[in-house]
Amino acid sequence: MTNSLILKLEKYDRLSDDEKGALDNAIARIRTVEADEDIIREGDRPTESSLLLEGFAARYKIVSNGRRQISAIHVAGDFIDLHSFLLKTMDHGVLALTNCRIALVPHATLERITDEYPHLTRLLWLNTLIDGAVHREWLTAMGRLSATAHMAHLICELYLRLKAIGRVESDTIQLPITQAELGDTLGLSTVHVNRVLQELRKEGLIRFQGDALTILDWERLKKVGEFTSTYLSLQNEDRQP
Amino acid sequence: MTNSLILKLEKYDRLSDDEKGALDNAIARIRTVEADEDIIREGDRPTESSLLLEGFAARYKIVSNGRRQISAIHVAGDFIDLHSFLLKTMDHGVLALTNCRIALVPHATLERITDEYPHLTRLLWLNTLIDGAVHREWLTAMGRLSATAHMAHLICELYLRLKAIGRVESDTIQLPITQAELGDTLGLSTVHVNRVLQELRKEGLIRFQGDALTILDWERLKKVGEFTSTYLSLQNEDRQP
DNA sequence: CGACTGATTGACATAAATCAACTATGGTGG
DNA sequence: CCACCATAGTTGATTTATGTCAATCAGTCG
Repeated sequence: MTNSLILKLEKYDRLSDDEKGALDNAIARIRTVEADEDIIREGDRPTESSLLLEGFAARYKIVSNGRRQISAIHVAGDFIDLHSFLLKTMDHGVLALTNCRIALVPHATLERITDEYPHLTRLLWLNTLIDGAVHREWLTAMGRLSATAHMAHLICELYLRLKAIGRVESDTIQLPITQAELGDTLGLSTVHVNRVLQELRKEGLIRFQGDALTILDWERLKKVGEFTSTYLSLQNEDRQP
Repeated sequence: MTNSLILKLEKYDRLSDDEKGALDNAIARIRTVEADEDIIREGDRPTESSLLLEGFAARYKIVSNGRRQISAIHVAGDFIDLHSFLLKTMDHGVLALTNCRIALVPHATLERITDEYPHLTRLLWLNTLIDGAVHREWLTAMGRLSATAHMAHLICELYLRLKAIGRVESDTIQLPITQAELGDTLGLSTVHVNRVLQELRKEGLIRFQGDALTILDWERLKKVGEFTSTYLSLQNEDRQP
């Protein structure tokens, strides 16, 4: 198995052999988590950071009356809680939406890397900055778009992120996320999620049966969701961290 | 004038003399921006990052029909766009809410620092991670709290952040932000912001006349806003980056 | 003194939540 | 093997929070 961490970071910039060497034994162990289990809980102070190898996971917070808000959805290849390396205490939990396979990178290793490999450090930092960019985009969609537009926006994002890791086949992604979880992501009720999805279906923008979500009209879906992909930093263009 | 960058980072962890030396000439120049002017525009590719020395600023995005969403409010001492060092292209604009004085740190200097001072680098990284934590908290408040609770939450946050930089006097902060801007922050209409503020006033939680906002009942305000301050990382507790 | 900008108010419209079924689906244990 | 049960999706009726529209008011600046 190629080291997923190397794959992940090479998306941002070329790595030297030396850097690759440093990453080669960064992964201390592999862990699996069942669907609907917590990967990390709010308040935890992990000593390792989790790189998601397989599956879907979501960061979430719970507010008083038990309502839940999902603040990020993670797919294979995402470094879920790299921020815990410096933030120390988790300000949110991470839930496995499906069965997950996770590679663990000890914080001690990350510290060694930051001590010795500045360029690699910048790439790791960049990784967390992209998370921040996604948060801002979600904030904007949540605050200023209609429920339907927000849903379209989320679908566009997930589609492109899954495409970037080769998980698109004939315009279709596997999205093993319930409507209740989508509601917690968009800040909507389950019932309204259902209606919004029906609207997108009726408009001929998507098909969504079981876990299979097919994009029927990408251009129009993007337009409805007011989606532009730049914030995802999917192409490593003219960046030399 | 003491170097504000040193002050800022010392909040997170002790700095060595060597590190302080490195920061001493990090600030290349000072810039002032008038209220309601853009400090940076979406799409810009700045070659310097902005440290806000004085004033209030807001990060924002515009969506189609001209509606605006503010994704962060910054106060004196905040490193507004440190992330542009690695993200390169601004995914949002930054607006001066008041007249602002800004210190500029060239990206080239940041690169040198990251090459030579790993501990300092981790502190800068941490600074951007806290921004991310605030984004997540806002996302939760936006998605799952009522307008009133959300407003209370924001007030609690701004109060504590201003307190941390010594800008609280007899439970009062100067908050030079219009109700329209508050609406863009919370994802509400101006009219509703007005009503929500009146409710908080009627409940005896705050006084808010002109720019002066006084906390009348901190405990109850926190409770209404479901506010806990941990995400702000205001006390450098047991963190040794 | 206008002419702004920002705050406030009231009447009304609407998006989304809530409540309460009901249906479909898949897994499991008797 | 199939009845049962749980989970997820769907629907309709109704309520509620918040938005919109349109004035009015208050302070401030030139």
